[in-house]
Amino acid sequence: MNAITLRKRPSQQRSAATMAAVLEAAAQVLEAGGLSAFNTNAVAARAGVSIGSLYQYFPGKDAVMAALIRLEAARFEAELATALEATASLPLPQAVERLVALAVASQTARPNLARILDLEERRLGLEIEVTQRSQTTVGQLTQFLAGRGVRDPQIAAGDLQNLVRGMIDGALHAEPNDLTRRIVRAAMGYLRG
Amino acid sequence: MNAITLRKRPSQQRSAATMAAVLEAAAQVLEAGGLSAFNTNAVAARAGVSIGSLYQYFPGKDAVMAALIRLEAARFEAELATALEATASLPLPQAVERLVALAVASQTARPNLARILDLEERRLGLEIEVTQRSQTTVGQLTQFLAGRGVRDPQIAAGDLQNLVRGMIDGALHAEPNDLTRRIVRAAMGYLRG
Amino acid sequence: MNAITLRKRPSQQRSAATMAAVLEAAAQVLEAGGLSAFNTNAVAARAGVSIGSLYQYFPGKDAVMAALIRLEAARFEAELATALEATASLPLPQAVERLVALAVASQTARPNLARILDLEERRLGLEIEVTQRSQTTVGQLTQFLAGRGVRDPQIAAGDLQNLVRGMIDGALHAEPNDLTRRIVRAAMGYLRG
Amino acid sequence: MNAITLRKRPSQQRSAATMAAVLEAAAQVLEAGGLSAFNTNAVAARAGVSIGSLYQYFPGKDAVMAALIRLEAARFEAELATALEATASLPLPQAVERLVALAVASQTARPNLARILDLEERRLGLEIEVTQRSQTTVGQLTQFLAGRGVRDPQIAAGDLQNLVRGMIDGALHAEPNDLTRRIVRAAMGYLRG
DNA sequence: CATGAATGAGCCTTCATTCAT
DNA sequence: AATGAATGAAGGCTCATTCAT
Repeated sequence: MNAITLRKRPSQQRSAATMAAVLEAAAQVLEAGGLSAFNTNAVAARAGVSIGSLYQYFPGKDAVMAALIRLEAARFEAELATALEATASLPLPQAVERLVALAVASQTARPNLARILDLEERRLGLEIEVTQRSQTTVGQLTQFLAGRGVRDPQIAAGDLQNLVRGMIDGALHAEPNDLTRRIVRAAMGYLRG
Repeated sequence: MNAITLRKRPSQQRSAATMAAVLEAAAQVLEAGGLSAFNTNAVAARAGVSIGSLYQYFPGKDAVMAALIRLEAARFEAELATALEATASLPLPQAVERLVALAVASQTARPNLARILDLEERRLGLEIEVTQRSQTTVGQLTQFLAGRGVRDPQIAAGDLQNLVRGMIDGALHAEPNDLTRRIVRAAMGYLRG
Repeated sequence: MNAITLRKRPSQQRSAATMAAVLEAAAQVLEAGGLSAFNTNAVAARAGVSIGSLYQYFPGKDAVMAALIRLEAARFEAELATALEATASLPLPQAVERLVALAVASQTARPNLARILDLEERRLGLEIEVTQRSQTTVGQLTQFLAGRGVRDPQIAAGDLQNLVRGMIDGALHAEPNDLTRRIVRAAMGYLRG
Repeated sequence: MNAITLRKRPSQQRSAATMAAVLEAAAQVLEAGGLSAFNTNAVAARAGVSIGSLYQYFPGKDAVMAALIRLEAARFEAELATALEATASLPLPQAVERLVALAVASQTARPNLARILDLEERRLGLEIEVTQRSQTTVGQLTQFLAGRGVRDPQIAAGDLQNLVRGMIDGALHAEPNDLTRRIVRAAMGYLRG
């Protein structure tokens, strides 16, 4: 079986702890060694878990990858939801700045990881799944933009996400100074059309 | 040796043809099957060349990757140079539109390839090499922007490149309609900042 | 990694059995087919073990070679220790004869193996390690000779070992008759100098 | 064809020069890098000859090896013949010393080469050929010993050759001081029985 | 359930040899 | 003859996955 879904719901506490350890180990391996270092033995070892246990919870390598992608997406969406609430009464430029700062902080923490997960998300065909779930980065942004009167809010949400991601990703190794402000400039320019 | 440079400069005609065939095959393999399908046997087979011949010219798998990255970069830079000349007398918005259209066309041709080469460029540590060469995408853009009176033209060039790349990359699978115009909006917004 | 040391100490019984099988197979392959037949696939196959298992214990081909060299050295040193005890009360000529007979028997069992291991010991840079360990062929001989009042016992021990090895090695295919006595003659001549 | 004999007699001068260059290159490669560095491409390159030319003169890799073995044997036999003449009127101990010194000098020049050629001589089954030719190291020694009244001169010649070779080979990296004298001691001891 | 030894397909790379030029 | 590009069998090694304990 080469499925991507989990083998079992983690019903017990120990199970959940093991799964979490595996996923954190996977993130560390990817951040430190890139895709080529990502193998089930290394992940299990770093998680302090036997390779057999890893396969108890994940049907295969790709399932670990997929679970990590979903976990990171969920984390970011939670942060985004919080930020959006705190943003409700701000004028658009300040609101955008806040959201951009959140994105910068998120990608800065583990830049390699973010890049790799993007690529793998596409390879595994998870984009649509992730994109279309109701509670989604794009979904949240779409509502935010619609509430501010932006036209074509869904397209705008996607474009802004891509614009932001691209600028962060590229600038992280080159000119991280003032990055948020540069991104806000582009984003506001886009929105004002 | 795990070097990344070529093993020999192709002196005879046959040599050059073999090398070109290998690189084109590498591009096709990456576009069609992704990173995981990229192996020296597959590349040699698709190139219609024996595995031994591949290793006559490339000291290893990564060297093929690096050569492909350099080739694609050179191609794009050549196209960019042409476009920049044709752009000399246009007002900024039209000039930007033209350049963006070029970038969109370039990435649209082989979207997976472009994404993978980006990632691999980082893994192989070629970004710096590519970025600092005088004949470089960023270098050309920097001069263009400086000529138009843009402040911090080097930073702006990098930001625009990343912005454009990110938006194209993300939109290609989702909303390719009108993409160039959307990107121009963001770019001009950034420039007017 | 191209290390020469073991990857893991065999903890379970199965592990130890696998390692032993690999080393015995390596000896057989070398004796039967020479250096050119010595490859990891052949060794694993003859050991009745998968190639993956071989690499669980040995980080590479050379590590198998090194382990075999150490094993054979340890075996011979154990035999030598026993013989030296049994020799304590004998006059020198008889003692020497006994030791020479031991060496002849040892090399006769697998003459090709002994020759190849000698060469490989040098290639892998193990001579020094082997020579300077306290429990060592040369070390034991040195003590034996010193106890018999021989001058420069360390040099003498080395010379005798080489003399004996050379004569056995060369004579095995030509004139094995009476070999021990011929060697004793040379050795006693050297000692009486 | 996997023959070991030469493909053609070097009739012209250039041919002979090419063959000599290949054999000298082979010796250098073996001395510097050992058996594992000995491959036809490396030998041809070091000889400054194309790989095609190498195969013009030698039917295969083993044939190069065999030719080198024969060449080195012939060299040593020539030196030995000269030394034996100069030795005719000397008393035995001085004669032996002279011959031993010759052997030491010969093996000292390229110790790794000598060792490897020994091993390869056996693998290729050349010992008998080399040993039984009338003009041979052992043959010359046999006559020398017979002339001095030694019993079983053929066996003694072989034993002495092996004894000497073993002692030199082993001592070269350890205690080369005074080596000739130590060997003479063993050899004279053997001869006096 | 947990463990980790074992498996073997698959990929990277070398090098002896051939042959078109 | 000389050249060196091309070939492909062979061998080193990894790692996803299974399964006996």
